[in-house]
Amino acid sequence: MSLRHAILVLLQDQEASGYDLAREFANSIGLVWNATHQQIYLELGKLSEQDMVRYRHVPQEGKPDKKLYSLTDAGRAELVRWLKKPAGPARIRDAFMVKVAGGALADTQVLLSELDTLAKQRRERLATFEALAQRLDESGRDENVYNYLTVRRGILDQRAWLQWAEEVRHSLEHRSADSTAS
Amino acid sequence: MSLRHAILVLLQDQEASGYDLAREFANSIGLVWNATHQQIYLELGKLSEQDMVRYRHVPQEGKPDKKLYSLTDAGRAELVRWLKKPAGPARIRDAFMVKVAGGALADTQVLLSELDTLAKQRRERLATFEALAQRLDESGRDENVYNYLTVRRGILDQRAWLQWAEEVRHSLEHRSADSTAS
DNA sequence: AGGCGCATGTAAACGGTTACATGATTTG
DNA sequence: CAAATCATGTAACCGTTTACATGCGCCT
Repeated sequence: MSLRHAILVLLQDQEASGYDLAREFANSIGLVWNATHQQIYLELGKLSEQDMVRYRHVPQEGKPDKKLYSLTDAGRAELVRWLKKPAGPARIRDAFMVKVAGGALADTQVLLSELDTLAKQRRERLATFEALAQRLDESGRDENVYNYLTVRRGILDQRAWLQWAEEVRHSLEHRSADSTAS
Repeated sequence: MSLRHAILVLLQDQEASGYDLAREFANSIGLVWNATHQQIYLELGKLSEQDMVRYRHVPQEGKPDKKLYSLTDAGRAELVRWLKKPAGPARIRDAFMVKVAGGALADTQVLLSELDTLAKQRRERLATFEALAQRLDESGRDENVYNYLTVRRGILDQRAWLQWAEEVRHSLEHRSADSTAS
C-alpha cells in the first residue's frame, strides 16, 4: 500500500488539510495516483494514530474548521525507508482501452464521440501542465527538479495519448466510411 | 467494475482457460488492465453462474484438466451493452512516480538504479509490441484494426515513458554530480 | 532433490468506492 | 432559489491482493 506514502510526499512540502490533499489528488498527482476524500481522511486518521503526522486545529469563520496536517520525524523516516525499497510495477485500469480492444462489437460512432470527450479532457490537462512547467522553469529550476519531472511526465503522457487518439480516429473514420449502410 | 468486461473482450476472439487469461493479462492487455489468477477464476465463476460464459471440460494427460471458456449470447449482449455507455476515467497507481515526486528525500543513486530496472522492462515490452504490430500489419491490417490499435497504444506509451526516463536520468545525474560529497 | 510450468481453487485480510450526513458561504 | 465550494466524517459494500493448498511432469 502506498497511498500513505503519496500523502507523506505531499505533506513533505507543505501543511495541508484532508480537503487540500483531495484536491491535489484530483489534479497534478492524480495522474499518477488517485484517491477520494474518504480514503484520505481515513488514512490521515491512521497516520495520526501512528504519529507519522500531526495536526493543528484551525478555526475559520464562515467556513468549517480545518485540521492542518504536517509530517513528524517518524513520518519523514517512514518516507525515507519506503523510498529505498523498490517500487512495485505501475498498475492501470483504462476502461476505454478495453473498449477499443473489443471494438469489433462496438458502435463506431459511440467510440468516436467518447474519444472526443476524452481527448478534450486530455488537452485541457496538457495545457494546465504546460503552464505549470513553465512557471516551475522560470522560478528556480533546480529547487523544483522533482516537481518539474513529475509535471513533465504528465505532459509526455498526455501527448502520447493524444497522438494515439489521432491514429484511432483515423482508423475508425476510415472504417465507418466503409459501412455507411449501418 | 469492468474486469468482467475485459474478460468478455478476451473471450470474444477465442476460447480460453482461466490460466490462459491470466497469462494474457500479464502480457498484452496487462498494460491496460491487470488481474491476478484468483480474481479471474472468481469472475469466471460468477460469469458462468450468470450464463454469460459457458465452459467445456477438457481432460489432459500429464497436465491437470482444464476448463475452456467461451462467450454465450447473453455474454455478448452484456458486452455490447457495456460498450455503449461511457467509460470511466483511466486510473493509475504508479509507485515509482510517487517516489520521484518525493525525490528530495530519496537517495539519488537508488532512484537511478530503479530507473534502469524499469527502463529495461519497458524496452523489452516495446520490442515485443513492435514485433506484434509488424505481424499484425503484415497479415491483414483491416481485420485486426482493434488489436493493432491496442498494440499501438502500448508502443506509444513505452516510448513516452522511455523519453521521460531520459529526462529524469539527465536531471538526476546532473544533481548527483553536485553532491559527490555525500 | 529442487524448482518451474500447467491448472485450479478457498479463505482471510486489506484496499477502495459509493451512499449518506451535516452545515455555512459564495456564485450563477 | 439552486448549485457549487469548503470541510469533515460514518457505514456498507465491493474489489483486490496475499497466503495457503494440491498435484503431475519436466528440466537441471
